[in-house]
Amino acid sequence: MGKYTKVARGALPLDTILDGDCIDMMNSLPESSIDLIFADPPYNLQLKGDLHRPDNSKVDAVDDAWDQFASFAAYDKFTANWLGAARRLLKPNGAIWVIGSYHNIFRVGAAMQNAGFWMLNDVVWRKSNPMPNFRGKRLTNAHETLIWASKSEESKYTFNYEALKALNEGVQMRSDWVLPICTGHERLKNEAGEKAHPTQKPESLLHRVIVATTRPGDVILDPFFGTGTTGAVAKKLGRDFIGIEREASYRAVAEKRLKSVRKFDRSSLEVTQSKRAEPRVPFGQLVERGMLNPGEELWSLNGRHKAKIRADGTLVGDDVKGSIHQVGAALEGAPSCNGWTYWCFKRDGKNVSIDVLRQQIRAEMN
Amino acid sequence: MGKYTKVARGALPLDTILDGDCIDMMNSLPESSIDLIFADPPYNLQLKGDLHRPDNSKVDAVDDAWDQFASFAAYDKFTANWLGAARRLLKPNGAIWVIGSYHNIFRVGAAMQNAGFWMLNDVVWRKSNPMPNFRGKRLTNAHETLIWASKSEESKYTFNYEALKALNEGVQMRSDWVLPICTGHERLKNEAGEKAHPTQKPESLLHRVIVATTRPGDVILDPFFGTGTTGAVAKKLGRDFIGIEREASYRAVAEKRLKSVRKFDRSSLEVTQSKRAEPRVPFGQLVERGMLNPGEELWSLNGRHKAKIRADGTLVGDDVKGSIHQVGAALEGAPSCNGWTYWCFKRDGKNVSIDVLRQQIRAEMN
DNA sequence: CCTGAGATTGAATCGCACT
DNA sequence: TAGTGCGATTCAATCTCAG
Repeated sequence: MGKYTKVARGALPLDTILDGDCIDMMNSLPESSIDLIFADPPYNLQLKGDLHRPDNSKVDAVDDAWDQFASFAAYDKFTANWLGAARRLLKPNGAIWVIGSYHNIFRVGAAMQNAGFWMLNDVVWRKSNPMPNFRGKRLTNAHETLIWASKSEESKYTFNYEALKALNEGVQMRSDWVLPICTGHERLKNEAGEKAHPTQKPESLLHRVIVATTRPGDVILDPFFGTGTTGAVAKKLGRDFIGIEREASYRAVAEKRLKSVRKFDRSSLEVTQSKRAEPRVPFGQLVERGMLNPGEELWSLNGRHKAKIRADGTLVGDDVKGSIHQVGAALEGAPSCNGWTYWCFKRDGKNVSIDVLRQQIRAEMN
Repeated sequence: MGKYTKVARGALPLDTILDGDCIDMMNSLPESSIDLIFADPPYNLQLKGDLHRPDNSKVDAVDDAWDQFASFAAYDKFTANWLGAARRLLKPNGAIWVIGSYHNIFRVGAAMQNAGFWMLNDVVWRKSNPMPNFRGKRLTNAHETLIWASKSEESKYTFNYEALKALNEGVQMRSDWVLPICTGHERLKNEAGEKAHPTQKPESLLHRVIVATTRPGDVILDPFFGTGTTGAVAKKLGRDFIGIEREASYRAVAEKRLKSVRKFDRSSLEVTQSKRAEPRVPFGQLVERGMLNPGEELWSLNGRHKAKIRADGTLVGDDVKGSIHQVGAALEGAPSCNGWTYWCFKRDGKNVSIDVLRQQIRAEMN
């Protein structure tokens, strides 16, 4: 956890939408208080109007090159500012997701690295039903890019590896995600029947992000809340959210949406756990409990090596003594070895993995 | 075309590999003389210790000196320099492709915009056979990103829309390309039988780039030539190339390779023709997409068993957790079970097979 | 010659708790 | 806080070799 003062959850405006500029509002929240940030920043900023040269002369609209550079500079400044405010809010082990397209994601990604975020993956959202390129002058723009980064290189970020592997039918999740765009009933409309927000993200995308990189009860901040997809999925999945949105019309749609969202029942939010989360069992305990006896021999999985058990739970092999892991590694000439899956004992003439005994002990512990 | 003096092709060192630093060599070539640049610059990977596979074999890391930079600032300076030299060489209607990973592509993309290039698409190379994430700490890094940009916003760039549509079985080519990495016979070896270059790109990738954005007779420059994939495909497709490579060992391999290449060789075409297998749909996607909800119950076809859906797409039954297939098999006491045909959900009082939902998704994907 | 089992390999920013 | 030791972790494709 490190040496930071934990912020009481009561000090946070949980499960509400804050009204105001995202940088001001973020600066008003306590530092090191947020587990995850999801950000979908704008890139069609109309910044050209109020731009001035360093000598304070007005920008000449005819000067395209300068105009473009000034526009990039303004966008970069905006990006550095909100990323800085966001990073301050994150707990030491917190993380951030940012989504964008080729218009802005390269500038945003570079700014993230400059701000000290540590990139974990870039993820491609491959749209299964993108808008075609009508003029046939370019490739169909069929994807958007997300960047997943931790607060710093040292962060012990949350990643529910086994849950994502389960979501993907047993093979590890890749960095390219095929998901449909937001359409149909999910696409929110305003009173006039028009779409309420131009770039509403699908809940499926947020579902995967939140299942992958948060735990139930975590606090998720979305500084560009829009119509509240992040909040809706967070609530369904038993996480808390904080939204920031300065457009009243978007806030209104989001408030209404969030009222009708129900949390899934708690047991269904539990997710496939990794073995790392299970309690540690010392091998010596098997000997103490008489499941294996001093003097008994263990055989390697491949049958090529054997070692004898000693009373203190260490093994003795050819010229090697030590733990089940150390002896296994030494005999195989490997940098490391999981002794639990490497060693077998004989029962009724058959080889049985010692891991079976560990599982017995773990089962008793429940 | 604009008001630039055409350079005689005779002034260019066509179909040769120049020996030297890419920036120096580019500065020695005449301006506005190149139709297309393909660049695969160093990625600036920052690898710490060794990485071993679960079977304890060691991963052969990209630890070459040419990939090492002291800081982001040093990398940015290098990037701005070579991009500036490259842009000077392009004809007014010329274009550039740059490939990279999340380690460098955001910095490169921002530098391209700053240099005045005009982004046309970012393209995702989705690897059909990427290296897995061995420690289970992140998503499988299964793609790389290419940026396609013209020299300026005004450029009338080349895009062979119909040719790409034909390559893609009659539908518009998208911005995500599924292609295998370079292995097997295509992967060049040195005398010792080791791979000649740590990051050789597949010819199928260059084939698509060159067919899409050049015409026969165009001049293609590759400032990071390596073992010459760009040159080989250019030659096959009747384009001229100029390579720049400072490592003598790579040049030697490339020279030999290029000697054996014949124009109009169709072999690189074959890889790009992908068979359209029925796409695999993970059950978890039905949950992510809200077709089924966490906490909802599924019933077995025979009505004897039920199980509850969790947020990661696994099921929980009586004392069993796992995939739809695993839980089905366990409840039936069977060695295996096709969960797709075994499980039903309730809609309007009736039992509906979950396979109906899978078919909906598959229909959307076509 | 074919077949199947086993080995090899790929642009990778790939622990963590406890003392 | 730095050092130590447990023990978790892989997918697709190609190549080799035995039978």
